[in-house]
Amino acid sequence: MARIKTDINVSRKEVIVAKAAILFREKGFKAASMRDLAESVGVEAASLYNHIKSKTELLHELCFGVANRFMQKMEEVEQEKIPAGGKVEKLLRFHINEMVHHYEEVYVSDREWKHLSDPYLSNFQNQRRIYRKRFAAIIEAGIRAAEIEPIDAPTAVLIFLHAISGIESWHRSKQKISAEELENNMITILVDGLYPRK
Amino acid sequence: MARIKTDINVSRKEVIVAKAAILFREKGFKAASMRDLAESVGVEAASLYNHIKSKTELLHELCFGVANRFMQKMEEVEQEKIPAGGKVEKLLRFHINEMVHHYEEVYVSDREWKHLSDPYLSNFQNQRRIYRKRFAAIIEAGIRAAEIEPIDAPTAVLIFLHAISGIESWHRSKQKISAEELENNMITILVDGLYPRK
DNA sequence: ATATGTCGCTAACGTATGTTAGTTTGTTAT
DNA sequence: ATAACAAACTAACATACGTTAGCGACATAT
Repeated sequence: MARIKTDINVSRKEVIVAKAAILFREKGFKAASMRDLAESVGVEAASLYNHIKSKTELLHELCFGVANRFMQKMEEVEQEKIPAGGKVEKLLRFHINEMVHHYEEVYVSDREWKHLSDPYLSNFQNQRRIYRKRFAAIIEAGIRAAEIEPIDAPTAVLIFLHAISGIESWHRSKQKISAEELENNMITILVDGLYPRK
Repeated sequence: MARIKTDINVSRKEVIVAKAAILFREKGFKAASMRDLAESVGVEAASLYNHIKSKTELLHELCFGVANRFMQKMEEVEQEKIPAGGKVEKLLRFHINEMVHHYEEVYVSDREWKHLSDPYLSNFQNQRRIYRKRFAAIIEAGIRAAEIEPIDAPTAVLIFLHAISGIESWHRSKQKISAEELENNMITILVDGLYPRK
C-alpha cells in the first residue's frame, strides 16, 4: 500500500490538485479520467475520494485559485500611483510570469472553466468579466491622459490576455528562448504599440 | 421520420459537420456526445452513421478544412511582390476574417485538435508548425530589410495568432463593436508595434 | 406500379466513467 | 502494547458513451 508522498506543509489534497492540473492540461478536463489521475498520483482511483469531494472540485480549486491571484494583483496595481502605461506593463508582466511559472494551473483555468457547473460557472464568468473591465478602465484612463494611443480598450485587453495565453506554444517548443527574453519580447511587441508616435 | 433537410448542393454530411462545429465549440469535443449532435440535427444518434464514419471523422473534417484554407492563403501571400509588412497585414486580416465569419470551425480547429488521433494528430501538428515557421520567415525577411523592428519573430507570430483567437470573447460579448471596427483596431494594435520608430 | 437504393428508426452491445460502501493496512498518541 | 484515526484497498454500482445490426419507411427511376 503506497501512501501519497507529501513534504511537510503540503497536504495530500494539494498533491492531488497539482497532479490534476498537469493531467487536465494535457488531456483536457473531460478526457482526463479519475483513474488516470489516480495512476499519476500512485494510488487507486477510489482512494482519491478520501481527500477530495469530486472531480469537479479539482477544477474549482484550480480555476478559483488562479482567478483569485489575478484579482489580488489587479487590486494591488490599481492602487499604485504610477502612469497607466506602467500599470498595464506591470499587469502584463504578472500575466507572463504566471503563465511561465504556474503554467498548468493557469492554462487549465483559462481553457477548461467551461466545465465548471453553476453556481461556480457564473461566478467565474463574472470575475473574468469584471477583471477585464478593470483592465480596460486602466487603459482608458491612460488614453484620457493622452498618455496612451487612442485605441479601443476592450479590444486591447482581449488581445493582451490572449496573446499571453499563447505562451503555451512557447512551453511546448524545442528551441526555447529564455523566460526573461520571452517576457521582454512580449512587452516590446505588445506595449510599444500603445504609446503615441512621437 | 424526419429527414435531414438539405439545400441543393449541401450534402447531409455537410449539415452534420456544420452542426458538429457548433456543438464542439460550445461543449468541447469530448463533452459533446453523438446523442447531443443527433438532437441538434433532428435525428436519432444511430442515424448519423449513415453519413459519417465516426465522431473523430467529424473532427478531422473540421481541423483539416480550416488548416488547408490557411495553408492556401499562406502560399498566395508568399508569392505576392509586396513588402513584408504588407504580407503580415494580409495574413492577419485573413485570420481575423476567418475567425469572424467561420467562428465555430476555426475555434474548434484551434482548441480541440488535441483529440485527433494519429496519424492525423502528428500530421496536423506538423502543418501547424510549418505554418508558423513560414509566418516567422516573412517577419524575419522584413527585419533583414530594415522594414520591420528587430523583434523575436517566433514570439511575434505566437502573439499574433493567439491574439486573434481572442476574438472568441468578442463573439460572446454583448455590446459588440462592428466586425470592421474590430479588424481595424486589431491591426492598429498589433501591426503598429511592428514598424520602427521614426 | 414496381424495384432499388437511401435514410431513419429501435434495440442493444461493450466499454469507460465518476462515485460509494465496506474493509484492511499503516501511523500516531497514550 | 493498544486504541484511535487516517488513508489505502477491493468490489461494485449506475450511468453515459460510441457504435453496430437489422428492419421499416420514404424517394427516385424505370
